[in-house]
Amino acid sequence: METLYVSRYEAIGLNVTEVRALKSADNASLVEYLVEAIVDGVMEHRYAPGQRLIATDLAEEFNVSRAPVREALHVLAGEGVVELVANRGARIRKLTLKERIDFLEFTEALCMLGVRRGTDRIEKGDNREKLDDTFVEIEEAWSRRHAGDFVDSLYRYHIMLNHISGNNFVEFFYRRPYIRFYTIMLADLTPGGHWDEYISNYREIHQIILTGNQKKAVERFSRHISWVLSFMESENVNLN
Amino acid sequence: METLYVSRYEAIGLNVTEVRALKSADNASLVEYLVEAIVDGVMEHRYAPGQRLIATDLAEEFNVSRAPVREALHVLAGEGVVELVANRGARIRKLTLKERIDFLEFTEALCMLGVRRGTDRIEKGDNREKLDDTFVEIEEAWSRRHAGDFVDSLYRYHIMLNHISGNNFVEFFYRRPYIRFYTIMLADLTPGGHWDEYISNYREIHQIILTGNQKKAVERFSRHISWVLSFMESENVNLN
DNA sequence: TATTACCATATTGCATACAAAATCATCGAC
DNA sequence: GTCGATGATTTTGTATGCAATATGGTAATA
Repeated sequence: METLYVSRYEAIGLNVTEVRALKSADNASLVEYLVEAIVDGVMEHRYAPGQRLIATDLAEEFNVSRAPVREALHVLAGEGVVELVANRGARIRKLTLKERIDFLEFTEALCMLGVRRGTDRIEKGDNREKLDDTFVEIEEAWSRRHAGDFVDSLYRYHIMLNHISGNNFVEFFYRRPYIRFYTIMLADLTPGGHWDEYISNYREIHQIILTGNQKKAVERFSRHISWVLSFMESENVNLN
Repeated sequence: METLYVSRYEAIGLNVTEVRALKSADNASLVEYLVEAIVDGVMEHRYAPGQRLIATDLAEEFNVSRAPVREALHVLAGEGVVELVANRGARIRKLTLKERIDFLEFTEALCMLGVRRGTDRIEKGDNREKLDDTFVEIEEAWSRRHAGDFVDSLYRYHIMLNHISGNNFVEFFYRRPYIRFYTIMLADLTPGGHWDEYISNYREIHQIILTGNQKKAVERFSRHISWVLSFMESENVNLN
């Protein structure tokens, strides 16, 4: 039964084992594979923001026909990762500074839910250990001053916190391609010395979460958000 | 130049004028049109949750080929409005009670950002009047006990608040098909007498927002979220 | 030189074609 | 009657084809 899929997948250069793994993993179709591949391409800076994506070329690159490529491009357009204009094809979206700042505000606001619910459940299972491990990765990336890894580990911290909180929608949301896309674009924000205060805030908040004191955690995170909003506001002055 | 599109659109029964309006409005392709049409179908309860969507049938219904239908279905699958399993086609997604509750938590948490930022900007332009008008619609729908209209007006209140707050990402997010889809599904929640307290909370919060007192608004909304979480928690006991 | 008109080429949008896979009804064994 | 096998039918996934449209370059004009 599995082997029947091979004919469709080997066109893109996957061998039988890989195809089986792919299929059993998530029942992925070529389209899902292409969506992943294109997003990965952006993550790895192989496709630059603003760059045009030509269906024919992608089809050739992945050794498939234009049909699944077009379907994938439509998915990504719905996601806001590419911009799709009728009869003019697709481009990787270019995010303005304003868009990236708005997104940062958005995720910070969302993280509050994780803080609220997460503190309630931090005692259960190995939640405390898992969350703490992820925070270590943040600290580690920060000590290396690696913007990409820093943003990435923060992203995983948020996911972990919301996973602990037990709200599946938040997790579903965080894993969407456009969230990954927006998140990676935050790495270019580099708002100078502000990150110093940013991570110091998170360090405090993380410690409070570990104690399981919801009231204190919410209060501290609320102050953090106010701070984010205020410095964003000032940062924003000289921009569109 | 415009007329050249006609041949593509008249297949789905649109006349030249309609096509021109459509095109000039948002440069929509057939796919975008189909996405809208299918989402509308769900909103109008023509397609029920769990119902299978057969590409061939949809193509016939809209008088187009399967290619754009499939592209639209992939967009909707990415959105989480339909469920797409390889070789098994698409179904309108069925949301569990848990999923709907998680979503409600999610939007409430998000609304906090609007409350925070909105109070800052409530004085500008005709923000106060527009927000108040939307709240009147909530009250009106509530007085008629019309679940659909109630949820819909609440949705528009959230959008309005976030529009005032000036965060474009939140607005972009709220207008996504899957958010509309999830929101409409909230109408079936009908958590008994709880809505009474829910709207009474919002009435208070709305009044505080109008005064522009950010600190008080945030504090009051924070209490509201705690209340939502707590009653959700108890409501949740006997369910998956 | 700068600007426009024009044509060749590239690319898109949608339709169609066909093999692979799932679904469904029928039948037979128990 | 229930269960499982078998084959016809339906439906999917992808490839290909073709007309509509955009793009880019060249030549003609001012």
